[in-house]
Amino acid sequence: MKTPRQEVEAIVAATAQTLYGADVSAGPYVRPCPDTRHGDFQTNLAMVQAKKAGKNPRELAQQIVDALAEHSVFEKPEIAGPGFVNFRLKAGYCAAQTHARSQDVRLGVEPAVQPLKVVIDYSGPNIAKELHVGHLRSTILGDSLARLFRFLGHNVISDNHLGDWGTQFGIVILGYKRDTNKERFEQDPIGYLEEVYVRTQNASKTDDTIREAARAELVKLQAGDPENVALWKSFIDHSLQSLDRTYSRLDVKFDYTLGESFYNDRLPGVVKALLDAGIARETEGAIAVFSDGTLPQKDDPFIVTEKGGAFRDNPFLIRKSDGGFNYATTDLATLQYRKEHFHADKVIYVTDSRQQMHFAQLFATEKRWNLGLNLQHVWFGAILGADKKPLKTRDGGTVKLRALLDEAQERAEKIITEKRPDLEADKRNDLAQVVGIGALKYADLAQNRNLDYVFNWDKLLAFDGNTAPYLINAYVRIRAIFRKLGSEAPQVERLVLAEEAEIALAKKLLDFGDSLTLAADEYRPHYLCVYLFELAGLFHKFYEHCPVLISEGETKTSRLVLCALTAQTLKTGLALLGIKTVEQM
RNA sequence: GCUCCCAUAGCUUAACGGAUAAAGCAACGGUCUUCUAAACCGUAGAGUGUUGGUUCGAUUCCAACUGGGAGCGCCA
Repeated sequence: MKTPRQEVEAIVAATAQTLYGADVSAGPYVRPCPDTRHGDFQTNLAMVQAKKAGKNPRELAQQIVDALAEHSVFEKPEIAGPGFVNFRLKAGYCAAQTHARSQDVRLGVEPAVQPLKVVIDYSGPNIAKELHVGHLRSTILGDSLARLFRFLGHNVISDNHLGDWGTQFGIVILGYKRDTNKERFEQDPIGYLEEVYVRTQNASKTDDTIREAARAELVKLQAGDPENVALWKSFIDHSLQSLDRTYSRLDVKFDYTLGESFYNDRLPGVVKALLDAGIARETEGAIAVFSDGTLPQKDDPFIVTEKGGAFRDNPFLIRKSDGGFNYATTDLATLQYRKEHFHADKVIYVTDSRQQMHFAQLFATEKRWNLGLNLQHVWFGAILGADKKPLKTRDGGTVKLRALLDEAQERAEKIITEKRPDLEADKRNDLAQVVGIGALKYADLAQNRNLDYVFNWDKLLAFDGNTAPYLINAYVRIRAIFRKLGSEAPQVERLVLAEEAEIALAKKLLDFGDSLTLAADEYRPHYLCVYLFELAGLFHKFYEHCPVLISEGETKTSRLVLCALTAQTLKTGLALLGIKTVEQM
């Protein structure tokens, strides 16, 4: 079913066609009023058309209002300010729409008319490195986008593009062979491999024989040496199990885990194809994609402009001079595979901001290669320490994701123990898991992903304001009402909305679909967070002003339905953020 | 040197070219015999880094500048 915004949009668009025909400016015409005192929705069509035609905007606004006349969706529109036309939804329409949504498991959100095959590429850890705070954003942002697109009816494939190949494995294999503490590997494979890597890497800096030995191990691995291949496979197996434990705590799942090594066989073919197509060429022994001059200099990712307007090449290397392949080659092979095997329409990469140049080059290369994919780089800011400097990867100061989750749960449990000493320890533990992990995820998802993130325990776990605990609590309060009632909301023929708080809550409930499309269109789950926070706020207002259980007749049944729909909307919205709810807290 | 990103209240942030720039935290003052006070209500607090430009209208678009961050040929 249509959201009120879509409803008003369609009506205004039709009116614009009638009044202005081909001269009409492009939509969208309708947006929510920033201040509900003015109305629910507004259009600035009159001002835009007045500008085009050189007419008085208020006169055109009057024409529009006359053409709209009476309607079942909204009251008679009003003209305000420089030429806004404001719409206020009819209470009857709101009640009917709310009622309809309360009987729909999808809460009125229609699946996409043209579902797309969307591959979402996120998390992408290295199998020889622990998951750390730097993986948090990619993992939970990607997971949320996957849930969002799936709910909107798209055919989503989530793919964890593991770092399971590359020069580092020569070092890791060498280090592993020289080390005897194999129990440590069994217990904590990734932690162990990371230690071995760092130790061996450091040793190689001062000892050329170690560097040479590591190189020899890599060559053997690449040549298919059985011992090294078996070792490498066991690294992957053990690491995957370890990763899965953390993903499971985060409630993150992948449809596929196709690491870089999966594409090894395709790499020579990719380079050959690009050479044959004249997209890539040889340079200083390597092979790279250069500018073909078709893009404006300013937008060409294959050149760098120098002072005075001169420019130099900024090639996209797809084969190193030693014959080896790199990140770019693998990414191109991956795109080719996703096109051929998944028949992907769209591929979304969720990585940090530093990779913008890489993806600009990758996307431009894909375009010249004519794979016909819609590619999106959903990038996010850095994780910073208290000193506002990026947390470094290998200096021992990195916060491991596992430790972060542990502490989130511990801190949540401490707070729960203070607030609810009456609960059993088991129950507090379960609550701490949902609330602690939820708080951690929400703190990240609720803000604009493009901004840098200052890592701060108190902020991550604050239980005040716009947080997961606040939203979960709103849900819990509603569940408490139904527990006390002893049943779920009754089936009713219609809803009666009289109080201002009831109408405001109902209107917000109808906007759920708008918040989802906005979040999906911009790849920004924080729009959904804002919506849920506002919904929870309006629910609390309703909760204060409109007693449910002690009311009677249609007022009571209507309020119960409102409560039920609010609970379902909160639960569904939180689930799309990857956050669970609880029945009590 | 070049490119990209960021700059809004004491702090963290929001604002889909539009109306008197919106929240949370912190501060101050209220509200639990009434569906869970992890809540609610209220007060105070900014004119959006600077200078110009486009526009009926700019936090939003454009240009230059200042400050911070990131990136810039064989790492991923």
